[in-house]
Amino acid sequence: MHGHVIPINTPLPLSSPIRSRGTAGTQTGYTGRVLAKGEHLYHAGDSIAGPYMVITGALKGYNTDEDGFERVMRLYSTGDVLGFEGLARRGAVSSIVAVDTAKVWKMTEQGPVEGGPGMLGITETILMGFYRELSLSAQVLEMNRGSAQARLARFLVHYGDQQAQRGCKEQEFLLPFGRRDLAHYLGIAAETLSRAFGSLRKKHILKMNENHIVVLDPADLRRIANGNA
Amino acid sequence: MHGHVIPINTPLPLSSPIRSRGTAGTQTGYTGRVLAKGEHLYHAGDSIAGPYMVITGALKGYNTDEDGFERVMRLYSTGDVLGFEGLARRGAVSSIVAVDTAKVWKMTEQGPVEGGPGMLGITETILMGFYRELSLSAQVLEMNRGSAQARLARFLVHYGDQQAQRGCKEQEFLLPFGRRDLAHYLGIAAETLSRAFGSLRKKHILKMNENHIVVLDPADLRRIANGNA
DNA sequence: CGTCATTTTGATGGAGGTCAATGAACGTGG
DNA sequence: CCACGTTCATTGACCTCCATCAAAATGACG
Repeated sequence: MHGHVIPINTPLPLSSPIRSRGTAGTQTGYTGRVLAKGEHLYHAGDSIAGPYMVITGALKGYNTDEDGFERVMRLYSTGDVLGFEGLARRGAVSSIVAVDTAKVWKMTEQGPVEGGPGMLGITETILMGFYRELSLSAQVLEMNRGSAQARLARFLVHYGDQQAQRGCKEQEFLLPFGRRDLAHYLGIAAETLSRAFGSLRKKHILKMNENHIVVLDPADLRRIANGNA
Repeated sequence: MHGHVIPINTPLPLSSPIRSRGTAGTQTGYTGRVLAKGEHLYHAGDSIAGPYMVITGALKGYNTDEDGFERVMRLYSTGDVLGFEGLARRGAVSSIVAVDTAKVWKMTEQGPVEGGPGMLGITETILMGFYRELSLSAQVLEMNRGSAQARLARFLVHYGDQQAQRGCKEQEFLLPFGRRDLAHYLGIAAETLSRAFGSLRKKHILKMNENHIVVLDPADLRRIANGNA
């Protein structure tokens, strides 16, 4: 339907910090895996080998409560890292499923190894990943605050920032997530999310066609994200 | 006001997994610290040395957003461990303040140390702590779901479970947290929390005096916690 | 006893959840 | 190529729940 599509979502360029580790001395390696839409990377409780990095596509992390209802905990996109729980030799915290065709790399640093009396060896990369994961959980909580509009705006701002970090356009992107998943992630109903989109569109803060989103007024978007209606 | 107080909140017995590590070979040690009510253990962004364990009392972890509003991220009680971020040599994620006179132990495993080419030494205890922290963030998110009653019920059920793990009464305890903090933690207004308490009391699911809570109908409490009004 | 903080209770309005209907996009088989 | 079913996004109408404002009640402390 669009005239011609602009390349606003690029695969991961795979630059500095990660690849540079794969040198002599450490047995770091990577194994690629492609998941079709709807395919699971692993389920909650599964024992997993180690962290994965998202190369292309998108995935969601979710948990199912006792009533069978699904709670979206995380949304992963290009460049995100997930699955650190594997290092603790315990079951995965959340289930991970591809919401779009996705390619991931397993980072096969074999997790902790014995490193002395009562000590385990672990790379600094992994440790940083843990830290990022903890910070992220704070962000996710923040998403579940304020009005529906504020939540959506906050998400879009964050997502734009991530886009920038990936070297992509900050104000224009294709959302790889469906409305239902996004709504669950934000802790609101899908219909409410739809209305929030409509409201932002009516205020000329963004325009959109399907999942192709263009932010017209970033300043206003940030203002709304901070709760100042 | 109570006739005579039952010892329902005991200090940590300091049993198996933690103390048993402090043997020859590792330089593990503990440093006690007592905080008055309102005193901070550390602030968000501070560089901290390592994890702490709560021996007695209670603390809250919170973040302040740009509007100056406070968001309660965690509530810590006897036996809980916090401050794992220190290991990554980065600033603390949240600020920690005592909501009641509290005693904590700093676990002075000196954080990561060199353990080989590109490797860092870390104890299994720490790794497990990270894992627990990640699982906890899932729980915290779950707290921000459903009706006010369901949130409160869920909190009480979880708190009772923790009490049991500490070897204390599961159905009777003294809440060390004020209403305001608890409400913020649950993502509801203090007044709504008060009403939720009142509602549970009226249904004879619990009785309470101040912060002394007795669960009369645990089964019903769990039912409500799962959203079945 | 007065002052202050905290909790409880009451009254009101609005945001958003729910149910329902419509519309758009896509695939499948005739 | 079209008819049909399916899935998903949008829009409308209704009504519940909770945030907010306000005030009274309770307790802590000097």
